[in-house]
Amino acid sequence: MLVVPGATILHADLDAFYASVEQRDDPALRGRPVIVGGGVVLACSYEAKACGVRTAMGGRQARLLCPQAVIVPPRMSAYTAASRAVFEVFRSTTPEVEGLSIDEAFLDVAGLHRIRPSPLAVAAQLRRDVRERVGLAITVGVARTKFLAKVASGVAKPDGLLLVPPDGELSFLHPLPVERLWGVGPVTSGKLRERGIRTVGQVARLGEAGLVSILGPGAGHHLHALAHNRDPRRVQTGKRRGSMGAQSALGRGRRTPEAIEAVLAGLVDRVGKRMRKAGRAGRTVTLRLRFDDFTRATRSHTLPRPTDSTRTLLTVARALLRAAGPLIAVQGCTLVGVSIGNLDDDGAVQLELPFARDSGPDLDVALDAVRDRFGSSSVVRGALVGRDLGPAVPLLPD
DNA sequence: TCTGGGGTCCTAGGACCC
DNA sequence: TCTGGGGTCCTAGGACCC
Repeated sequence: MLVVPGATILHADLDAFYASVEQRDDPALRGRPVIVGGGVVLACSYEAKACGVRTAMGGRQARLLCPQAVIVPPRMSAYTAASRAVFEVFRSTTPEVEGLSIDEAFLDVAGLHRIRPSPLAVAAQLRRDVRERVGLAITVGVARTKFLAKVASGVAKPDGLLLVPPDGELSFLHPLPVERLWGVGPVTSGKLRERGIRTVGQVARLGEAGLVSILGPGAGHHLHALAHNRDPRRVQTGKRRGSMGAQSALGRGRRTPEAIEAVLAGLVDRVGKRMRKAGRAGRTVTLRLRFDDFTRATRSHTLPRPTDSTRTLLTVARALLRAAGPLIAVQGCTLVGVSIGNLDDDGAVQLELPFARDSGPDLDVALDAVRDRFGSSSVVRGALVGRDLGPAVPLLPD
């Protein structure tokens, strides 16, 4: 008998995350339309979505569409704390967790089949656990591939659970609009719709060559694979971000070069602090600019060695800004940002792992915990330090 | 409706090396 | 004197995601 790999990948996605945290923390907001953010909509509750309010919409338009909405300023620390609590629930379900953003993750529950009835049951329990332990609604899609699990959670929102059985994948996927494909945004969807292609099934029937001629080789191959539900990517634990940045919109009025440089210095300071706190260092400094007409430009410089020093980063960022001076003089500047890329592990994360003296098994458990958290490929270096152990002893060779 | 702040991945050309 | 193909790194831009 042919063994079909089961649907064991979960995509878990919190519903209207920021707005849900606000409704959780303030009972007066429950059941009412809530908009987080003033100038633009950062997030909105489903009651606000019902009026047509959308993420990234201008605040004025949102108020016109939904005058009864309660507008609250963002509380990033509350969202970060809620996210941590939810990821704790994820990791208590399975160690195979790949975070995608502050409010969503993939979980692979293939290894749990001996101790739990089914991935669907695991997903249902996960939803109950998040509801009980964190007080938030979460939607879970279950499928055989990451891509399909993500599509499933998108279809099941809000507060839903949807499993796509391995023998029903294409019949689920093909009627959906192309915009449901992960990676199809306004530009790609526009190109497809121009040619009358509206559903995933139509994309699949187009054939690879046809798709490549419309979208180019990269996007064409990618989309062709997705439309046929080919997605071999595994759930990857311990991924670390590749860049860290900060940016700030300056509004419409013209700024002097000195004023822009002052904003930039604040941004670099912010990023530098975050890098040092996270124990990361990077080599590529990218200056990001947006002009009066909303076009953008980037300027970057790569250092020979990684650094987390604010002073070094600022020197590079300033030089990039001055080089872009003539551009800014002509086009005006409405946004300035800086991001540090080529992040590597020069500033390794340092943890203290307490365990009983002379207890090798305890140490193994502690190291397993590190690998769970930072990925099985983590290189662990360390030292034994103790009250009466004398000088530090190398734990593992490099 | 004049559009935030944080990221990822891909493409393409040029420099440089073998 | 004229010349290939492959690989890596850097820079810049663009599409997309939440």
